[in-house]
Amino acid sequence: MQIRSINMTSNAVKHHGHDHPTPASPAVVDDIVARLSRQGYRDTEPRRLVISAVAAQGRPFTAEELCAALPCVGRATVYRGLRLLVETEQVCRVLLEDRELRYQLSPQGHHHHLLCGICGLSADLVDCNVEDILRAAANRAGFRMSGHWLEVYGRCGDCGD
Amino acid sequence: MQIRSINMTSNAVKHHGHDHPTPASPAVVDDIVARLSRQGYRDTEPRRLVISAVAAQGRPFTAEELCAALPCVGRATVYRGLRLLVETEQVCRVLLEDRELRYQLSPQGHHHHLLCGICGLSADLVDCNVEDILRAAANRAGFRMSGHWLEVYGRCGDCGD
DNA sequence: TATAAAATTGATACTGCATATCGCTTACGT
DNA sequence: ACGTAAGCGATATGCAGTATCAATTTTATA
Repeated sequence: MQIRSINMTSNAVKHHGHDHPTPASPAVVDDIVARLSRQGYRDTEPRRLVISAVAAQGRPFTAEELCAALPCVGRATVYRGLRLLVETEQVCRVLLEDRELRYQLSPQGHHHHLLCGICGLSADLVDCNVEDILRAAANRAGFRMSGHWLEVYGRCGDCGD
Repeated sequence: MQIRSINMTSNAVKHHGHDHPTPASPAVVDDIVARLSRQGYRDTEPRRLVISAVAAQGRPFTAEELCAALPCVGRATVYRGLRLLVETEQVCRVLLEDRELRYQLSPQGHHHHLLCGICGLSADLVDCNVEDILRAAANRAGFRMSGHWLEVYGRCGDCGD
């Protein structure tokens, strides 16, 4: 999977942008499996298949798409594997404008998504500089902020304007 | 329903904060029904019941809670009524941290929610001053932003810290 | 006020996504 | 190699929301 990492002014951006699944590099899969191992999760064939399929996706995918891509792995196993990856923060959830839930490999740490409504491309906004503004706004309303959820919708460069 | 409107520095805040449903004022219901009429939707008894129940909620509620509060109205009708109110932007969706979908009477125009994870209280952030920041960040990533979804989670003043 | 067309209702069936169950299999520390 | 606990997967179940469709109600018009 090709990943472009572009740093501009104050936002690091990583694109998830291939139309079709690309073979996942074994290194990526091994890496994820290793992290799971360290947390006590076993290294199993079906789990590797799920991870590999996840890593092969070029853009945010649905759980059902993953099931379809893995006809040899049981539905329940796919869902469990996906849930595990989300829980261990190696995969993140992406909420589309129509509230469809999708997933994608997650960069380290807190980030948000720029989502193209035309082609489905996703770019990660790694630097979240709205946090302070939100915290201040929350304080003014008598709230203590503990977290936030943000998705940004629009059109990517390729899909024009 | 009692609504406190507090303006602080740069954010207008409106709290949705009663523990239990309060009788909806007929004026509010009439107002909503009138707006629907203007758009060609009929003034029916079940629809008024749904609107009344919505307006009586003190904090974000689920569709199922609304159904439970309206045993005399069919499930489908409750869901349809709620959908209609969302489509006409008189009710807005609220997404909790666990992704549970709730609803509440919507203030006019674009806004976000401050949500207390303890008591479920919701406050509306009517001024959204993150928009420009997000648009700029989107531009730097080659995107043209068309919209965004934001929820802020934390604890309200009453629930302490 | 009567009438008819169209919107609305509600009981029910259905869909889609996700999880629970549970007997069988596999991984892995000993 | 063995035993145990994790993991698997076929299937059942749960649940939220929508589709269906005959019956009812609203509203425009006569």
